[in-house]
Amino acid sequence: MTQPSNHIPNSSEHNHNKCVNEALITAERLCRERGVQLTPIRHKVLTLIWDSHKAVKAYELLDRLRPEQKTAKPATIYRTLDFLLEQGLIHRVESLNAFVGCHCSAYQHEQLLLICKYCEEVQERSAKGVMTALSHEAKQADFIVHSKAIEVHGTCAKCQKIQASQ
Amino acid sequence: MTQPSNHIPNSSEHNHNKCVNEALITAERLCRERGVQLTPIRHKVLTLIWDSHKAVKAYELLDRLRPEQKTAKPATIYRTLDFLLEQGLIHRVESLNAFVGCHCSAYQHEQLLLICKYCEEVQERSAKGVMTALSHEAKQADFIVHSKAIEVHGTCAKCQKIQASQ
DNA sequence: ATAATTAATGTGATAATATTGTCATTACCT
DNA sequence: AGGTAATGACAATATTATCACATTAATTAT
Repeated sequence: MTQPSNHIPNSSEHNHNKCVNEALITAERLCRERGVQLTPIRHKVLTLIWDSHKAVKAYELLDRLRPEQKTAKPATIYRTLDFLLEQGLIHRVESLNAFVGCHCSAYQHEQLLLICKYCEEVQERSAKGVMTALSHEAKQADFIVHSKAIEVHGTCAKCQKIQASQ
Repeated sequence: MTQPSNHIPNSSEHNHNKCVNEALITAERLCRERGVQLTPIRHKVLTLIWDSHKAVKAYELLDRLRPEQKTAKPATIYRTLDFLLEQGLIHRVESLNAFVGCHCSAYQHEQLLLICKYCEEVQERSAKGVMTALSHEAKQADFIVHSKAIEVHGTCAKCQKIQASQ
């Protein structure tokens, strides 16, 4: 198996169906391997999150889950999100209070998120250089790292082009 | 004036009164220079935020403001926080929905926040290496950066020592 | 197989965080 | 005096998140 490349949702060759299928197949495999249950609700929510590369909010998911899960309540969603986060199948975007599918769940790569303020799509980058620099900085501060949230807001390549052409 | 050093709230020589005074004097000067008003409420809220190096929540501030500002409402706090954020006098800690004083308001340094999960104190680091790596990564992705939130959760030096001695 | 255990979900209530809006009043600036 | 900025005094509402307890489903042990 090859290492994951940085994912560019907007690249012209991006086939979203393939993208989603791969993510779900990987999720299914990982859950099987780990002996945890990717139950129907969890599977459905993961699918809803993968519906686009935009970060999606909890209550937005709730609304979209309800048509086929009439009993869904906030707790339903938050529990499901907790599970998906624990399994590394999604990222929480702290600066948006929102969630986005993770491409790299099979790997331990820590990710950097590039968040476009126009199209709202979130791009993951493995960003080894950033992580190395960050580890170095933490070490200097004698700080033991447990988790990182590295979120960059700005304008993605696609939206730059759109703006340039207007 | 010298460049700001990375601030280590837990270092043994840390004198918090001095720390707060410096921050407030800097804030007063900056507001004067910029022609904006550090009104009594804004000054008070900034003082409350600087009360510790922990990130503090909006409604916590509201409770602490009320004894001497009976009329304070959520809008009061959020307006004030907006002002302090705009002026770069505080940071918003995205991953905690909370706020912390900024040491570097006089400089344009972008900061990295080290957040201890035990004592909850937040340490700022200017982290040039991280920022350089991040700019490089963004450039590679053809992404224009507007703002960054770099938040690292873990165990600070002081809490490591406490844990080791138990 | 069945009982016991653990995991997941249903359900209702509530807490915590944040935004918006209006209009009157007060403070500050020129 | 007139204009702008800030606050008071409401209020209302939106958004995000948690908790407790009952019930159901899945897994494990006997």
